[in-house]
Amino acid sequence: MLSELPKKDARNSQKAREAILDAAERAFAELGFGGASIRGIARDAGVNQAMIHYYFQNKDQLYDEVIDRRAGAVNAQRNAALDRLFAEGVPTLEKLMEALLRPTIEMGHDETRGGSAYARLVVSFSNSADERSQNMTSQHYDPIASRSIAAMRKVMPELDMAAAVRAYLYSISVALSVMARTGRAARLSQGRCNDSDTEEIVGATVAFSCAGIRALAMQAVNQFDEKVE
Amino acid sequence: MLSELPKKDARNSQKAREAILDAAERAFAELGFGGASIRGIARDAGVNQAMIHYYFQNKDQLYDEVIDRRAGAVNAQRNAALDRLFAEGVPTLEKLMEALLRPTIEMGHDETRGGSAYARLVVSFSNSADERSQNMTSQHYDPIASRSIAAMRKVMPELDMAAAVRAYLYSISVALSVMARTGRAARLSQGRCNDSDTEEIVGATVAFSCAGIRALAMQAVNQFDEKVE
DNA sequence: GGCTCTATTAATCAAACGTTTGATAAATCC
DNA sequence: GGATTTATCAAACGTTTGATTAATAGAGCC
Repeated sequence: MLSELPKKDARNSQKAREAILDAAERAFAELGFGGASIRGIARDAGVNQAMIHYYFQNKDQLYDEVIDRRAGAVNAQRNAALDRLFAEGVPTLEKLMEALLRPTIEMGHDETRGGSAYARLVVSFSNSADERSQNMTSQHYDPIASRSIAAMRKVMPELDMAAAVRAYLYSISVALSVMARTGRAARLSQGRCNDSDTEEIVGATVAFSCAGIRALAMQAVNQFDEKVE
Repeated sequence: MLSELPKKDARNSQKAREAILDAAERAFAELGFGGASIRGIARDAGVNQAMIHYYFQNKDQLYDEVIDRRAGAVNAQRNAALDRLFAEGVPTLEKLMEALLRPTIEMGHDETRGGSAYARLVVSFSNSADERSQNMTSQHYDPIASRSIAAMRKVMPELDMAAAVRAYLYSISVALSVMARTGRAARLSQGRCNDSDTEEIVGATVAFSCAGIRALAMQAVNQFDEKVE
């Protein structure tokens, strides 16, 4: 008899922590930092309100841990892919961009594990200029961004620093927008544009980005020519 | 003698309305819908708190009017540019994309009139999946999107519907991200990437998008070939 | 079986929230 | 010039917010 009720031991405490993070992720994604409420998150996670302050001291730190959890996982994948790729010489631009964009896009399409909520969260703070968002971006994403930009310049030496940074940011913004999956593509195409076929989207995003990057590289070369002629 | 104080007549009331909209735009952009407060907006606008409910019934309607004001202006520009362009035959892809992206990017770079705050607001709600954001996007931006997509297919008949929708959404996401101007480009390039030279950015964005779109078109053609062979 | 540490609870706090109210000036109308 | 409309204000409404507290229940150790 007795309890299928939640136990009070340490094993359960990890469950509670994860449940809080999951609920917070959904809330922050849908309502923003200011719009999400600790009470709502607690209710959604099925825990007492005070537990959130017990595990995470305050709302700010909760927000930070939500982002850290996912950013750590994706960036580990991207770093590993870069290691693998450059271990056997200099890759093609296509291989490089797929290595950078695939983990991002796949996380956004992982509906079962809550990745799509996080996707919308990233899009939101990575395009915001308030201090909290800027901190999140620079802390969690600037390191991999710098490494990626350096990698792009190895693959395409014609890219000067400014063009490479632009190329990276443009590509990432495309990947993030397809991550967010707002359903707008389906609406605008009357259902003909499927935004949930991951492979199709990775293919389209990589093709779009690589062509765009090559165009930026040519622009850079042409500008240089103008100056010397 | 007496008052340099604000007058209570109708001429001043328009000033108050505009001041509220400007302050609300900044607040919504920085803090999100939930994070922005009527009190803060009133303080920032220099008006009594109740005035906001007097001119705009509630927070939701204020939000809507903030977006409507700017979206109306930009989309009028884009529609006019499309009219002009197609009046003299079918334009090049470059001309078309510049017509679509320039008004957007220029508004985001108009620091003096508050356009850059609106830019961040658009990026945020256009990538969100909550009901309020979806409504804003579909009401204010779906019509011009549909017209733009149709225009792209006239210029590049190889684009099927799905590819054209993707091409449009990818291009817009790039333009929006450069609009948002978070300062990240400067940070990642140690200042070598200037994100405030409007002409340079329009040029880079158009070049990147057009190359990407042509790549998507080629993908579509190749997939068709695979099916028939 | 008592002790200690971790996990959890309900109750409570001051502050801030969006919204409404009633009063009052000034401008407009007839 | 009296009536009406528009614009503005300070104050208050009830609710919700993030955070803290003191009490307690269970697990693991000796």
